[in-house]
Amino acid sequence: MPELPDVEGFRRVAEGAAGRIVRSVAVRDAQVVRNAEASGFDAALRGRRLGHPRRHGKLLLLPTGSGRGFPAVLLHFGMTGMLLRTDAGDPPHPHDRVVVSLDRGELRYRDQRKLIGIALLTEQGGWQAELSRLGPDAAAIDRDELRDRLGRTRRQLKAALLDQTRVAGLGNLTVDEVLWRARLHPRTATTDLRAPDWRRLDQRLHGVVAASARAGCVPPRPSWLTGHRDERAGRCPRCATELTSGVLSGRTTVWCPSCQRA
DNA sequence: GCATATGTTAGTCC
DNA sequence: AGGACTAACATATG
Repeated sequence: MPELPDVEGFRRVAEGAAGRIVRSVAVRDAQVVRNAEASGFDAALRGRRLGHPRRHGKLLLLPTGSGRGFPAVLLHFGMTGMLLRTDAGDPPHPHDRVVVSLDRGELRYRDQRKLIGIALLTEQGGWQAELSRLGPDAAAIDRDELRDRLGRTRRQLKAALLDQTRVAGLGNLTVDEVLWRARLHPRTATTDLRAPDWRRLDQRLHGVVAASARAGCVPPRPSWLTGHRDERAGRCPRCATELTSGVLSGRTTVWCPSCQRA
């Protein structure tokens, strides 16, 4: 599930918990903890007040306190993670890996596959180190920067857009949606794009990201490519041509062979 | 058993 | 060196 739009939805969930006091942290499955002793979360966070969450790409930071914001919890949701606010005592779910009990309700990190996980950050440097590995956030990047970060080396457009060190936050669904709307074939070489291509790419990227972030997911609407990618012989919502799918960059990729010429 | 899954990364072969 | 592809991670579903 989690690409930038989904994580933006989780950020709003966490924003709803800003100002609450952490009563306890239960790490139900230590496998999701990336960098600390599982018991370190409770020790570091108990009694602290949650601050305003920050998102960059697919990363979400939950700071504490009103000052520097640390210690903080860094969350990555892999393919199946989510963050939800529940009432205290709501029935546990088997995939609840970490439960943060608050003075009102709970915050739960739920993740079926446990592909990435969470980390405890005790100082600003930890967050800076994470950010240094990522490109600018896809929601905030401008056209010149997009072109600069993607167009310097020859790569398949799909692979370049998925590369989090180039631009952070775009996932498999978002990229296919953006390329379909910009009428660009996913295998197009980044060095072959011309000015109007970059302009369309930038416009469509921001359109898709903004609408998806508002929805908290890449919405599977009938008018979007994403609404048809799982159909057996889905058709392009623009021209009704049967959609093509293939594997590119190791990911299932769907495009319209008529609208998106190689 | 096989294929698939909205992510990331290490290894291999150009 | 850099790009493309594969396998692997852990788990569930069809």
